[in-house]
Amino acid sequence: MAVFLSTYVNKVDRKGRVSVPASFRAVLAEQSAGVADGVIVFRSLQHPALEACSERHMEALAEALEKADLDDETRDLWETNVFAGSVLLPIDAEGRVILPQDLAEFAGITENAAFVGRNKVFQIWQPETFRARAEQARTQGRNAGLSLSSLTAAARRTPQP
Amino acid sequence: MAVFLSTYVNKVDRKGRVSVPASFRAVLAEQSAGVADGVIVFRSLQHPALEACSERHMEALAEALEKADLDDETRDLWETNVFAGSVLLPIDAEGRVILPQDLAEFAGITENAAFVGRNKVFQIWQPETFRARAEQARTQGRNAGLSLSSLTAAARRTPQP
DNA sequence: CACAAAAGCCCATGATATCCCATGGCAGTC
DNA sequence: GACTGCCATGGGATATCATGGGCTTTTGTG
Repeated sequence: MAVFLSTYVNKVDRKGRVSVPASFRAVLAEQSAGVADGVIVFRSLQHPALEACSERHMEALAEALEKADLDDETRDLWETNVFAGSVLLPIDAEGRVILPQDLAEFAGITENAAFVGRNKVFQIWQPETFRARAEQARTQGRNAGLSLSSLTAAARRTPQP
Repeated sequence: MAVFLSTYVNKVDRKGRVSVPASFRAVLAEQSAGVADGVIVFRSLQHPALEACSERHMEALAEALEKADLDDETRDLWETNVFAGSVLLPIDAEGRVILPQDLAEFAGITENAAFVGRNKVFQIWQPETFRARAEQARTQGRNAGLSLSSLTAAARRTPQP
């Protein structure tokens, strides 16, 4: 299993701890030489939600940023958004993380948190906010005529290097 | 953990001391044979803020400057701004530094200081000034359609030698 | 040479995160 | 249907970290 899949809603305890779903931890571990000791979390640019990925994924991002041909201002924006805005949350022995207050507030998370698999990354939402968003996404997807066959067709049109 | 990540706001006490975030000290230590005994600080060329890095990184920067293909004026600018304007601040046993008055004034730092991770270096800002900058960076990033995929795509377009 | 200010050093403290162990539910198994 | 694990959840003990204050040493200055 190499991608983050499904949605899980877990409780935030009074200390601010939340369990990262076991299957997500497995994916993180796979990308980090066996043990999932930490996860990178940052604010989504599009939604009132948090994005999360493995350290390795972040390293790849950092590398891409160094190599990318960007003007100074754009690079500065990236570095501010990516590095300054991210946190590395350690995962404890029970598989939990503590969401920093400012990030939890940004996503409106208090009692519960929804972990949403999104392929290479996952998101953390306030469950009710996510439910609304998911419903909207379904409608939009149907209207746009999304289907699995259209996706695989699109993939065939743009072969990978 | 090999990079400076996240943003931390710490207090400046009446003696002018500020704690360097523990995770930043860890990165500095990693680059300096175990112990973080000092940090290089100089004025940012783009912002009303301070740039900081390890001694080792500054040495690498100096080397890069020698090799770089720059005209005399640019080189001169670099040398006056960065090297002449740099200080090596000792880190005390509790992990704090004292910001020299002129540098603190340059960044407008009085009560609090924001330590901003930026991959290989970090910045020190007056927290409110940084908050404004971060917000601007978010907005511009969103408008410019900054996304993880667009970044990795940009990196692919400029392969390294 | 004396004195004041600044810088460095040591220790104290409260808040917070980290570690460790316990419990209960749910699923699959024998 | 009892048993066995995994997994989410909870709570208490301990370590870490940011912060603050006092005291000594250095520095710079009259």
